[in-house]
Formats: sequence, structure tokens, C-alpha cells
Amino acid sequence: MDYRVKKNEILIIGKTDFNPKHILECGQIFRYYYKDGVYTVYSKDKRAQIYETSVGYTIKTNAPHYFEEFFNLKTDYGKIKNEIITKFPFMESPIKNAEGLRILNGDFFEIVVSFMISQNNNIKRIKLIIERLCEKAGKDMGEYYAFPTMEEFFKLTEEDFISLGAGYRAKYLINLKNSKNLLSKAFYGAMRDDAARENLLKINGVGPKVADCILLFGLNYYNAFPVDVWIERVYYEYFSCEKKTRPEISKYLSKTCGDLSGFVQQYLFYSKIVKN
DNA sequence: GACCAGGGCGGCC
DNA sequence: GGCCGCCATGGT
Repeated sequence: MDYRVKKNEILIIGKTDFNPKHILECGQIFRYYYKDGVYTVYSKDKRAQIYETSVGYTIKTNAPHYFEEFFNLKTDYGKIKNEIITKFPFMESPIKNAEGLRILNGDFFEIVVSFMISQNNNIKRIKLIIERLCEKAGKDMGEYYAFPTMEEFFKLTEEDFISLGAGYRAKYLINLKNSKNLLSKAFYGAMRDDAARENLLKINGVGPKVADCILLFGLNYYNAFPVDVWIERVYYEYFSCEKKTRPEISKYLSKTCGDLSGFVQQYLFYSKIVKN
């Protein structure tokens, strides 16, 4: 896929390796919005609006370099898809189903908070809670609200989080201020995947599945294979009928798929949730 | 009105 | 170490 970064936009040339619907609706990000043919996505305090063109897509934004990284535009998906299909022929259909899906490089703090909220929850309600969170504590950018900075976030009380609809997760969100050193991307630096996971698990409210999502969507460790209720079903459907716990399934699938894990996981997850 | 959702924690054994 | 009940809430 070819692209050009301009002053106030990014031009995407080609449609097979970039599809905003599949990128945004696959459950890796929760602040996006669709209206009249335009997808709008927010990250941190930034916004991008995506229009389809005759040759590809145009991403309108005042932070083009940020979104170049956010969309991981340098990643070669043609190669990734070929490797996956060669190794797992059954993946051809899920990949076709989710053509143009890309794994994003999200803002680390936003990803941590978002996936802590995601536990035992559904995507629609996760979006709702995060939207209320931004409105409550994020900076007013005029046409939208930014995701709260850590400083803004830590000012909130447990009652505030409950009023957002966070429910029993409110106490985890309050406790986040006790883990400040674990909340910056820089802390993880060139850490090995297992060391990074071990550190993430120290955060109260972050278990194996949420840690895998943070590793994948916040730090781009592509060997992470998050296993939720949907992927558990996929495992018994496509991979094995041997009974395992979710962490065991994750370990097994990560070992089986190696550095293709994150991509395989997203293609399967998306294909599963759009059919249901 | 029960059941479900991108699960994790704490208590028990 | 593994298992199990509980945890808020909005949608179906």
C-alpha cells in the first residue's frame, strides 16, 4: 500500500490494505463515529476524518504524522496476509471478510483505561462509558472532547466513575493512580514481551486478557493473542476441541501463530462479531 | 426478567 | 496452584 503524508491530510492509495470500517469496528478502539460516508476517529486529543476517494482514502487531520504512526501505515499487510494464508489456509475467508483491517498503535494510557473498562462488558457500552469519560474530564476541543490526560483523569473520584456507568470497575480506575510508573509507553521500552506482561499484570484490574490487549493495541507486541469469550469459541471451532482455560488457549494460540498472532486474532474476532 | 458482554478478584480448598 | 461466586450496567 502506498500513501503520502501532506500538511493536513494523508492520502491512501489502494483499498485492499486500508478499510476504515474494518479498522475501527473490530473492537481495538472505542472512540470513532460514522456519518454520511465519513469515519471520524479520535486518539488522545487528536482527530482524523476518513473519506473514500476514487483511488483509496483521504485522512483529513491536523496531526498527519501522529496518525501515520497510529494507523501503522508503514506495516506491509500484503506480506502479513500471505504469510497467514500460507500457514493457515482456513484464514483466507476471515481475512477476506476483514480485508483492510489494520492493528492500530493507540495512545498507551487511553488503551489501558479503555481495556480495563472492557472487562465483562460489551463494545457498545464500552464506547458509551468512554464517551462520557471524555465529556466529563477531557479537554473541550470545540467540536469534540479529548481523552483525559493522566492529570485530568486522576482528579476524578470513585463516584465520578460510577456516574459514568463504570460500575464495579470504578475502584480499579481509582487505583490506577497507584500505578503511575506503569502507565507510560516509555517504561516498557525494549522490554521483552513476557516482562512487559508481568508488569502490566501488577495493575489492579488488569488480568491476562486485558494485558494481552494492551500489549497488542498499545505496544504492538504482535505475538500477543487476547482470548475473550468470542475467541474461546473460535478456538473450539477452528483449532482444537481439547478443553483448556482461557490463559491456556492464549498461550497455545500465541505459540501456534508466533508473530502473526495479533493479526490472526483480529481477523477472527472481527469475522466472529460481525456475523453475530 | 433472565441472560449476556473484548474478565478479574478474592476467598476457599 | 486451581476453582468459583461475585461484581454494575445497558441492551436484547
